[in-house]
Amino acid sequence: MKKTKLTLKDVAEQLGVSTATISNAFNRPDQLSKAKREEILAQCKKIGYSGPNKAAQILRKGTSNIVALVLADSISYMVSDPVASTFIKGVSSTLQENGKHLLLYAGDSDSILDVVDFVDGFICYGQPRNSNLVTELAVSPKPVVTVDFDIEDKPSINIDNEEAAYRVASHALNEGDNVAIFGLRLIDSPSTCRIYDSPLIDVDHSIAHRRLDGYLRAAEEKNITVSNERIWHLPESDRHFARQAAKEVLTSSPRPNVVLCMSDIIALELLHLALDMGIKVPEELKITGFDGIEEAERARPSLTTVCQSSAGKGIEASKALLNMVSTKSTLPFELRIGETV
Amino acid sequence: MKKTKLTLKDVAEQLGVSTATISNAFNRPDQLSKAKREEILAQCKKIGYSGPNKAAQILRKGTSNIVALVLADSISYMVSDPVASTFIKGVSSTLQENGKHLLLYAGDSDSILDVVDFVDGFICYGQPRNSNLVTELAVSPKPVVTVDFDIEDKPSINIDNEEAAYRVASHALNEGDNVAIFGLRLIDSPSTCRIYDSPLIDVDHSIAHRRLDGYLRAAEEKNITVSNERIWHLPESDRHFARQAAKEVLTSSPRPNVVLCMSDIIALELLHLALDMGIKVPEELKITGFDGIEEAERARPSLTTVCQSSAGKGIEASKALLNMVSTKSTLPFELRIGETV
DNA sequence: AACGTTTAAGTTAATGATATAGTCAAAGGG
DNA sequence: CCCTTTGACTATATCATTAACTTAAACGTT
Repeated sequence: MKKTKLTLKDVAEQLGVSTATISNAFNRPDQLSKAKREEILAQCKKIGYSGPNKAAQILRKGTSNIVALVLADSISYMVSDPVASTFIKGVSSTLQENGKHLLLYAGDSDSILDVVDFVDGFICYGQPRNSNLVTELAVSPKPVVTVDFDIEDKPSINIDNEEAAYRVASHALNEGDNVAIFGLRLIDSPSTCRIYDSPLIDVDHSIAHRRLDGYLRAAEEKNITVSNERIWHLPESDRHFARQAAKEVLTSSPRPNVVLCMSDIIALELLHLALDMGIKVPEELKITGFDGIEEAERARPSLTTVCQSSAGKGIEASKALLNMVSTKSTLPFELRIGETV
Repeated sequence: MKKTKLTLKDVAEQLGVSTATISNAFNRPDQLSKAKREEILAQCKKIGYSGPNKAAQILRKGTSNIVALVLADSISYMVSDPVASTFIKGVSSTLQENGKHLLLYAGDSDSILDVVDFVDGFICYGQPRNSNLVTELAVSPKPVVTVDFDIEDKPSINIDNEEAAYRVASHALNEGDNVAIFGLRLIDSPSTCRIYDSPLIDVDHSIAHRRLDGYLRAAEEKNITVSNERIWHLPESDRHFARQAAKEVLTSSPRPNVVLCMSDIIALELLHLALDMGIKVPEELKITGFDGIEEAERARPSLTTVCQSSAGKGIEASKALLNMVSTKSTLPFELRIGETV
């Protein structure tokens, strides 16, 4: 870049003008004559000065063009999960179009304090496990946009999870009445288990609970009761957790003929295990997913699920942050009828 | 965080000590008495001062704990590619362990100038399409570690691509002699095509060309000639590009009985298309991949490929950057014999 | 009490830029 | 000819902190 680091001051001295003029040449063209500006820029190029130091700009201007993406789970997990990574795509492309940089911030950190001073804002994807983070975001002096969960008074991007879950469940429950549910993060446990009487976490805000509400409303409407022994908790939308739950549910007796899954990943794992065990889908077992990932469409039989645009969420969240619109926005979803019901 | 933004100065005035003392209380415990330090910290907590402003620290200290990960392709692409995203995992977990933040930087930007002033260093994954970026990285005042390509005098993390390609090709060419190659980024074209007489790009540095060298060495050793009409160029390791190349190669005449692929993703797409067309693998067609992704192992028939640890690369690259070791390091690879040869 | 040595705390001057208020000359209007 | 306006640029304060220095007190020794 530069051998001996040049500063605005050095340049100003060399060119015999004030530092303000150099600064203006780079940032506020209207503050000096065109001729002078071009002369200055040409000279800067010649002596190898590539423009004002960004670190100093951040301090002085109070903005950095850096947006922190706070991920509910670890970065590792989010990058490989198809839904989350599609979301990240949407965010990154939108930010890039607007000249912003993307800082990935793991949700398992316990504080935003070490970045809040210099980032321009936060996009928070999913509810962080660490509630301290939520508290901090709630009072952050920098703009915050949440996705798939809410913080009071902050703009958020969501679909109507309750309604979506209700719709897909209603469809499935036309064909079966013995129901199990594969839920995500319903209770506070690091491993797969049935919820029994464990207290549900954070009932109001989490999308998982909105979906559960939707499922149960559909069941109730059809006079089907779902006991807590029939509701599984999975700590993450992960193939391995799903496999264990799938084993349990498929060997339980009486075996359910409908399983409502809160993500496509876990629905597909159940589907595969069922087929391996020789269980006919959808004849003996109906399965619904959630998300609408590509793999769900390619599967045979294809998965009945709720499609939502993860990339769209990323784009909307970014736009919301950049324009600082302060409204909650609810994106559309779509029921995709596949062959598993 | 704080209603009216408190500064070191405000706090110092309130507590009746100098700003330096407050600063020392936070950063250099040895510079003041234990009692005073604890009193100061307690007071700060009480009045809601959460520590020195990071933006000011970045300017003053010249370090930010932010590491930029420069991705050869767009962020969007890298996040969904299993090899690249595994690499990102390795990087992010290592950085996090060391208290560093991760800034994703798209390789299709044309300059690192807007971050070079404040990041602590760069990890560059794959050769950026934009050669200006490479030039800038080469003279960057901040440390740079490259992965899967080289910049003179900068530490780099690689496997021996030539040897790995040679090994997998040798294995495959024991069983077949009519060879086609699916290469990545061999020439400067945005779409899938055979290379014919197009000039190869950047022969010395790119891993694709090292691999091509290895393939050709193995062929030569067995007196098999591979004409340029039998070498496909794919602009990216992407299923759709692969599909097109696969169609071309499987309908070409005479049809090759060995296809050497520079990534598992494209090898798997070829495999699936071949099976769909009723071509027997490996009897009529042998396929080799590169990378060793999980899906390659799960496929039926399972893919013969070269395993390299993408996560390991990420970890090594991060460590190299953090310790600023300035040596090139070559990681091991492993031939995984599958059922496709 | 004079002396050298720690230790603790305060002062000052960077760090690299930008916004604001201000200077100064030329131009224009009456 | 005086007064205001405009354009082009400059001086200075500010941003929040830290490194390097300085000062002051404390302490044991002779």
